[in-house]
Amino acid sequence: MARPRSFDPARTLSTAMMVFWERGYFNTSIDDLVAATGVSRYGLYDVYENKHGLFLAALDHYHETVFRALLAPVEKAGASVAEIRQYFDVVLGYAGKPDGGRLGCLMCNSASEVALFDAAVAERVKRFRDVAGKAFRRALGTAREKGEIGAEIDITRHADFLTAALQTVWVLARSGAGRKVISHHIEVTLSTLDRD
Amino acid sequence: MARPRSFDPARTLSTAMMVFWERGYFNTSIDDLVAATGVSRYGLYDVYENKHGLFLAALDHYHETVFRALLAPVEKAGASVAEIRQYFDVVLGYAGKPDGGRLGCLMCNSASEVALFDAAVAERVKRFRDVAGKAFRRALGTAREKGEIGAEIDITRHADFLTAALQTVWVLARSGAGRKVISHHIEVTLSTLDRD
DNA sequence: CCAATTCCAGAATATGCGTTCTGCCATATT
DNA sequence: AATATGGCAGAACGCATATTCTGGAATTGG
Repeated sequence: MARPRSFDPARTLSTAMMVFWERGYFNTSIDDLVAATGVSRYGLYDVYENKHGLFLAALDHYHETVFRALLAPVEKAGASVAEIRQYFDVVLGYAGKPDGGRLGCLMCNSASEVALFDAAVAERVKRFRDVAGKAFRRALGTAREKGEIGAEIDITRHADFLTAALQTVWVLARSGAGRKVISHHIEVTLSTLDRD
Repeated sequence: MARPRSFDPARTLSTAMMVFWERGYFNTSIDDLVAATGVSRYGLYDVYENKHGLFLAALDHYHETVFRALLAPVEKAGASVAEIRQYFDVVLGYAGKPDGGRLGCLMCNSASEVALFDAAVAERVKRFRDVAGKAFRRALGTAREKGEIGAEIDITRHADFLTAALQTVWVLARSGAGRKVISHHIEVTLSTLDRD
């Protein structure tokens, strides 16, 4: 008994995510979001309450789609060193393009820009890191069982290291570091998994 | 034959740097800067032209004081592995405090937040990385001469790696990662320098 | 102590922002 | 078709922002 929405909330959220991803939180205005999504202020406020709500929804969307899709191979049962390497290779594929990786990672960007002022954002950044860390721990555990990594490797320590190294790749990409610098970083990072 | 300035530009610049460091570029207003420095709009615009000019001056000030002071031991002639370790230890001292390292590094923050939109900022970020990379290359070269590191270490590659790892520590600190995660990252990073 | 000069505090301006409101329109049920 | 419901586009609002302007005060050279 009423007019239905004429925009697709999922598509809108995906577009809004891209805008925040590119421009950051403080540097994005509602007008930017209206222009990019084609959705009216009314629609955005009706669904997401306000700019902050839309941003949090965009962060969650990023986590569930972009991030989890990339991490999926590592989270798979039985994943070990090969999947970790593959993950970093895929990230290099994105981040290493001449201008392709210029967006970096929405979570990493938000960690620097917003988390300090915003507990809800800080919590999402933490969750993002926890999920990545857990996946790496599990994969390293499997690698240990398979005998792929040496006994001198402390799995928790190394999982934290890989999680942080991953963020670094995206930060380098966003700030214009060359492909060479990025691949150097990945090479040395992964070399820590080699058996002596 | 005229009234002299009643504020100290060096002190003002240092305070402005702190404000940008804490709040970021887009989230800092002129009023914030006026309030923090105690200097009038007139004074700020007279000396730095506008907000952007003041920000660039703050970045340069950061490079020449905070950053170079931290890097100095590594840049010293004869510096090698010990100085690199010392550097990371000092950074851990700052970044690892419960709330002490919550500012991160102004250059790293700006790399994510502003560099993408602002060539002048991007150039300063690049210079920051180049200077750090060069210092690490030199120290690794000395380490090689002294026989402290193995022949399998590619100095350029490793210098890029250390430069990136350094940024990571600050990013972790700003976004609320715990001291344990930060020290894990540093331990594994430095373990790549150990002889087999 | 005068005059020229420059600085200062805050008012003024113009724009941009996040958010709310309003008048109209599209739809689904009756 | 009539009507009730709720979506939509854009105007409107109030406040924050970056920058400029202004009236007067402070300081220095003469």
